[in-house]
Amino acid sequence: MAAKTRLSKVRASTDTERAGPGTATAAIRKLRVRDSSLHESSCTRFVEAIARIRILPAGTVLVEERQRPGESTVILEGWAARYIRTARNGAEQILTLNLPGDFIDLQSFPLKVLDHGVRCLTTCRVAAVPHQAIRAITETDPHLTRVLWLQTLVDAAISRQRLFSMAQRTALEHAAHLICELFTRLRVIGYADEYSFELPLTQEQLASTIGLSTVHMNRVLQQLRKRELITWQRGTVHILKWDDLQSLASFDPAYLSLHDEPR
Amino acid sequence: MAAKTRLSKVRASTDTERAGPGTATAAIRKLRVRDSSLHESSCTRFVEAIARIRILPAGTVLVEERQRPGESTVILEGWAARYIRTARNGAEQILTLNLPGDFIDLQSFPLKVLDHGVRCLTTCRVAAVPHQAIRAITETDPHLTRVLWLQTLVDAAISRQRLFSMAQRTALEHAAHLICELFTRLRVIGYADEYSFELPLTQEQLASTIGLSTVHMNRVLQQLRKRELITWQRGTVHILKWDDLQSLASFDPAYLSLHDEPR
DNA sequence: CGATGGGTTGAGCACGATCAATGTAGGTGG
DNA sequence: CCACCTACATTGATCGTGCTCAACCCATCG
Repeated sequence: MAAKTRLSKVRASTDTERAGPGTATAAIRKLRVRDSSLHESSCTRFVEAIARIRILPAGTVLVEERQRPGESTVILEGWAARYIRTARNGAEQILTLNLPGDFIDLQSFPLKVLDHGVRCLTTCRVAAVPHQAIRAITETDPHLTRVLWLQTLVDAAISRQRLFSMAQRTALEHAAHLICELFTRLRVIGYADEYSFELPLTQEQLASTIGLSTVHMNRVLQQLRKRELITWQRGTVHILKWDDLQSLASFDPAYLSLHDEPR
Repeated sequence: MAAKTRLSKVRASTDTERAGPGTATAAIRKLRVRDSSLHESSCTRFVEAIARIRILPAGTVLVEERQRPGESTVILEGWAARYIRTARNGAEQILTLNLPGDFIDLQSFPLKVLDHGVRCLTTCRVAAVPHQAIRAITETDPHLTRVLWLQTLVDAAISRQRLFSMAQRTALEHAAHLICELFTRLRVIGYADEYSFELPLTQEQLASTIGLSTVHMNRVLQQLRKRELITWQRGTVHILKWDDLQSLASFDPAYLSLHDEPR
């Protein structure tokens, strides 16, 4: 299984390593997809801003709620999630899922204090970027700054879509939409095959993302399988009927700002 | 009623006027609240970026979905809302409410294409800021750029909170939370009295914001009144028991980033 | 082998949707 | 000044999606 391979490769690497070429591939790809006119030197500057790389086991809290981190984190490998803890039972509501290449808490640079936490959902290889370095970028590289700004806004757009899903889509449609979105985002960074991708989450985590109970999440997934829209076995999702899935979800990838454009 | 006064004052002004001192008070206040160290010259630069001011009647669409605006808009007076139109019946789901001082579609500057529309909910006095001018700011004024970036992220934080409300709070709690949030945001820009503020929306618009049916929204409001938490008469909301309302909603204003801090 | 974490199934319940009427206040024209 | 109209608020009745609780299954792993 590809997931296994990847993770073991990850584990094989040293626990702390120097940033080097290739380590931030997905992140650079994410920048370039949205603005290929971004100068090579800006990409280099971005990579050079990385202070250190760490491997973190699943479940690790990257940023605690209310914390005041002095650095932001780029996921190089693995999945993470932003969450808010609920007042009553302390359960975690997942706000957004974060994939390799995501500059997860870049937001903490302007915000200073975060209103939510970030947790690794799988083993993660992450790079730390000191706020000092980001600040320096804003002072000297307006173009890269705008692209980074853009990234945080795509994140916001994803939240808005989820908001819309919660309010207007049925559980089935919402689930279909999430799958469409994940597939599309993964494909951009080269993590999806023709019509399949690895989904290293439990149904419980998925439920928490969509805002469903675990039980109902399970039933919704059964529906998607019964309708022969997807299969999901051993951590891999296969999309059987992309068009039908997309139209069920009324998924339109425009909000992901995937078009290349001078920013 | 103060609302009436304000609106008639608005109507009395000319239809298109030059930007001048005092016209962007709320917007400047919003900048300064979060970073009082922002230099005077940056505020001036911000005001100078305003190209023209217009008065728009309630219902006007400021930005159409999928549009590619060449300028962004600051609300000087009035309420607006971001929305996404639903696929099935074409109804509008309100994503966020926007108040005086909000740089509503600043996001369209990095994003280029918006995934949602913006509509005036009341008569609005709005200022247009050409993207060209914003770009110039990013090239020459890193500090102001960071504060503008921050603004868009506060917007995102508000969406995240709404997302959380949808998933985890009951309709009653969600409504209470929205009232707490609006009160807090309005107070910052000087639009709320001790414990009251003008809410120039219909129950239907409120329902669309929270994602409820109009009927249920009405019942929820009745609950809030029956519990003697608020009153809402002739467009003015009075908060009777702030502490109780806040704890019912588990409202914590941290996500609004209202603390003053060098950014 | 039992323990554990995920996935699956069933039964009953509740929050909030929907449909349909009715109430009420402001605004307009005869 | 009243009759009417319109927009918004309110009420009642019924229905359905998704929650909760509780049990059971199954694979993996120590």
